[in-house]
Amino acid sequence: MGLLNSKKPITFIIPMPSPLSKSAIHKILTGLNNRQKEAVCHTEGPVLIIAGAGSGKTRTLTRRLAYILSQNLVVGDKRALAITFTNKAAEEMEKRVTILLKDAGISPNQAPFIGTFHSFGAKILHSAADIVGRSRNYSIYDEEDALALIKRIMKELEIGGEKVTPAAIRHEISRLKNEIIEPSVYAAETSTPFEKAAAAIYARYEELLKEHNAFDFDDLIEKPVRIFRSSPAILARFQEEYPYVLVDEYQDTNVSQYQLIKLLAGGHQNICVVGDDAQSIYRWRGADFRNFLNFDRDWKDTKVVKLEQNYRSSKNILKAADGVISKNVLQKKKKLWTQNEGGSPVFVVETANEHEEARFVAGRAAELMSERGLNPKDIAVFYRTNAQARSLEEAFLEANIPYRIVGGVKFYERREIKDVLAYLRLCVNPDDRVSLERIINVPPRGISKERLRRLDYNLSVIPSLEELLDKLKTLAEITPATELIFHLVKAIDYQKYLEKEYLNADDRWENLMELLSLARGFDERLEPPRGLRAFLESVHLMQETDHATSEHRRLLMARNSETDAVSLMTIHCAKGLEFEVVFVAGCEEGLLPHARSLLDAEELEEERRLAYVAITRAKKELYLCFSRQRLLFGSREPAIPSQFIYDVPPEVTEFVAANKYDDEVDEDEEYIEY
DNA sequence: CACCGTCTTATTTTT
DNA sequence: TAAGACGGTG
Ligand SMILES: Nc1ncnc2c1ncn2[C@@H]1O[C@H](COP(=O)(O)OP(=O)(O)OP(=O)(O)O)[C@@H](O)[C@H]1O
Repeated sequence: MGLLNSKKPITFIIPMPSPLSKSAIHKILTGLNNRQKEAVCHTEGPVLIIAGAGSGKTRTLTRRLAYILSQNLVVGDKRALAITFTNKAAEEMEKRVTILLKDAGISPNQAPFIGTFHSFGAKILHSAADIVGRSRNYSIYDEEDALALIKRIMKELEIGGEKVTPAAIRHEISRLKNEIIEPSVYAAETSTPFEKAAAAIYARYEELLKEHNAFDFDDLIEKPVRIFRSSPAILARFQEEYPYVLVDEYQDTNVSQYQLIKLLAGGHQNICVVGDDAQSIYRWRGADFRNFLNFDRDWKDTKVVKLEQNYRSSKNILKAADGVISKNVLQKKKKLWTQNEGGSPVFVVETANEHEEARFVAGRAAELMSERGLNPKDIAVFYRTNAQARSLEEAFLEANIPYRIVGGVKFYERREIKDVLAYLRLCVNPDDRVSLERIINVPPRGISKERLRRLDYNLSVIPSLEELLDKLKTLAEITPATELIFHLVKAIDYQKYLEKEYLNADDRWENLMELLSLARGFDERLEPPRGLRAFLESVHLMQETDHATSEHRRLLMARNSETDAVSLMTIHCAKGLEFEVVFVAGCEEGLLPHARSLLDAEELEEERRLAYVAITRAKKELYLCFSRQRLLFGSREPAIPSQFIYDVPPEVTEFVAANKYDDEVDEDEEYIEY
């Protein structure tokens, strides 16, 4: 996201210099209340917008960005910076700002950088990777790559055991990077055997990443912070380049992100953050909403703006949300009111098992569409874990209702995609041994990973591969990515490999074709070696299933708006979105407060915030569903309703017993006891 | 070194 | 359930 619009102000070209007409500014400010306007126009100095769900935080931030651009505050080769939480949100903001400016008849001097922390970090590393011992051809390791590297190190160091699993180590390393603790510092303060093991692995891991000319995901933020700290000149350059900084969803920033912002905006102090501590749901990833609540301690003379009017939801939905969130101790209480009508009651739905639940959801969705004329895209179904998607998906298929699963298995994480990408990465970055290990036997070449390691990655025993890689490297310099992929796929006879290896070879081949069409977009804009590089980087930063980088926004936007479908996603994925009707599936103990959170009070509070986020996505109608039984990794387990359901004030709920589907509702059920 | 069967163990959540 | 780890065989 945003990575490419650095070279591509295209999105924002409106052929006309911009005299600042009053009406233009008026246009940018219409549809805002006074508090919101205040936040938009207070462009200089630190601003904190703290507000509950649906109060227009994102809208305000978007307008603020448009306003800053319209004021000609960003001139020369400077740019405004807007950090969003997901690529999807960046896409949305870019779209909105473009429209706002276009309507106001303004053409900004420079396109803003709108993207996630990670894409911004990658951008910094683009010009400063050498400070941390990488070249600009660096690879970005995803979770799987990082894990592969850790496994290798554990074998090498002969570390392992009961608690010392690769996943646990990975998590620990991630935590350390998020908190900007380097290996030596960590090593000095370890006590438990696990920590000692982690310290040794961490040190080696960093060493190897560097050797491989690679960064993992956490590095994309942690390393820039290190660079900023160690090189004032580079920091100054970036401070100057980005004189205005805006951050959305600030409550979910971790230490390294917080530090990055602190450094970046530390000079000019033109920093505006928005957030809601009640919606902080990424603690497990190192986020700490105290960063957010302490904002005005870190920044002198912060202007604090509180928004209290909710424009999204009905009164009943807000009451439900308030009932749930008010039980949290660790929070800043906020007022939230709405002029919207009371609306439908919040439906609490009981079903026999997850299939019945799914059938109920699909059935009701169909009704809403046929009887009330809702579009599929106005409806969303949320769940706590990805595993729950399956039964829902089956029901939607059966009912023949268009749906789409947002998130889930990411496009670029598919095997076939990763295989090809590994080859491509090797072309750009020959030191990338994780990629080499990955493709050494794709297709089978009779050399195991172990053997490759013993050979110290010397490929002379497989001249054919060596030749192929050399050829590809040469080609990469002069031919577009698309052609390179073509050549590769042919050379290794990948289609045949897929057919041999997988039952769904056709689907996988299709995915590859999709990858090709993604690559084509880059080829069209950039000359050979750069097109491939940009393509690789963007594909690794792009985490969503069906969203792409700015290169393909137009293409995908067209596709997305055509697919009018019910959205199925995890609650985490739903953050920041809104729908007319929301179903929350699996509101059960052990699932919505997830079993793993029950032991720890703070974790439980996070689950509650998760429930709050889910509830507050709904505009008009909300269904909280629970089943009596659920299939839990293999076996059928009895389930009881989520404690959060009991926190919804009874006067706004209506109980629906849907366990005997097609039958009439059982009004006499003992709903309060469940 | 590849293949196969068996066993295990994990399932939050994502950039 | 279902993917991965492990161990034994050819
Ligand atoms: N002043 C306003 N007048 C009318 N509608 C508004 C106003 N401000 C915001 N809205 C609408 O309210 C809804 C919520 O806005 P927005 O998504 O910006 O809120 P938010 O605070 O970011 O929400 P959340 O934190 O829950 O994601 C949107 O549909 C937006 O268009």
